[in-house]
Amino acid sequence: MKIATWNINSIKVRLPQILQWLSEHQPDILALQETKTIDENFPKAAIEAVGYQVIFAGQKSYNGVAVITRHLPQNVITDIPDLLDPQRRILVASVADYRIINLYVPNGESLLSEKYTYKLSWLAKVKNYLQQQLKEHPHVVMLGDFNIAPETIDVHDPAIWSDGVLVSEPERAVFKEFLSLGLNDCFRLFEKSSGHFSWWDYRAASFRRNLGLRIDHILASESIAKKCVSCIIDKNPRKNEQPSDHAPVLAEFL
DNA sequence: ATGGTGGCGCGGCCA
Repeated sequence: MKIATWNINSIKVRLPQILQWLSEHQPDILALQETKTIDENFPKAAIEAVGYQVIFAGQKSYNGVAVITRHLPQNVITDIPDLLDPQRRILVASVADYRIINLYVPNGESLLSEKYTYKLSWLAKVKNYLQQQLKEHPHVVMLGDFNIAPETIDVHDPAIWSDGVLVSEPERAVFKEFLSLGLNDCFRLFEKSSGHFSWWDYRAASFRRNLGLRIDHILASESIAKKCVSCIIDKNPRKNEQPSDHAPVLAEFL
């Protein structure tokens, strides 16, 4: 079972690259974030034409999540308890034996911003939902753009990235709580060193200089983390013309 | 230190 996540920053612009990537890697599940389109305009037929099914929850211009699958997605959820949120950032579905929780976590803007308050309250509600899902489902995969770099080794320059959004202590504490509840960071099951990133700013030639952050994650509950045999960040699509600013993360489970 | 790029949609917001 191959499961992947990719913040594609517009489904419209990136569709050809997504189809190319699906063809190359043949994942069973691909979770997308920042589709940036309303459901009526989602390119469902183009994805179905290459042998996949797709579910999506979008809005005009911003946010938006989707899950592309080989198998039928069931028990689909777009809104979780106690979170009345017009922003489309969560898409949950059961696919085969797996409970898939696809997240586009708010960026937060700055520590003094209302958006940061929103980010922390949003994460608290997701944590509660995760606890409930772990009780109901034996095989949970929570993945997506977390907009959190969990550790110092997940940032290119810890001095610059010491106390802003994406690295602040409260955000990292929530990430640790996700792990404490029984999830495993699949990438760190294998790679222990620094310098591995999933996002590079479009500006200042950040990708060429590898000035990035690891903020896109695949977290798996214990029973399936044991069956994880690889987890890689595929930097190749970031080298494309008109790339997303994020790279896909791909995990394989036996 | 500031501003650098990109997407949406056509002015300004968001990342």
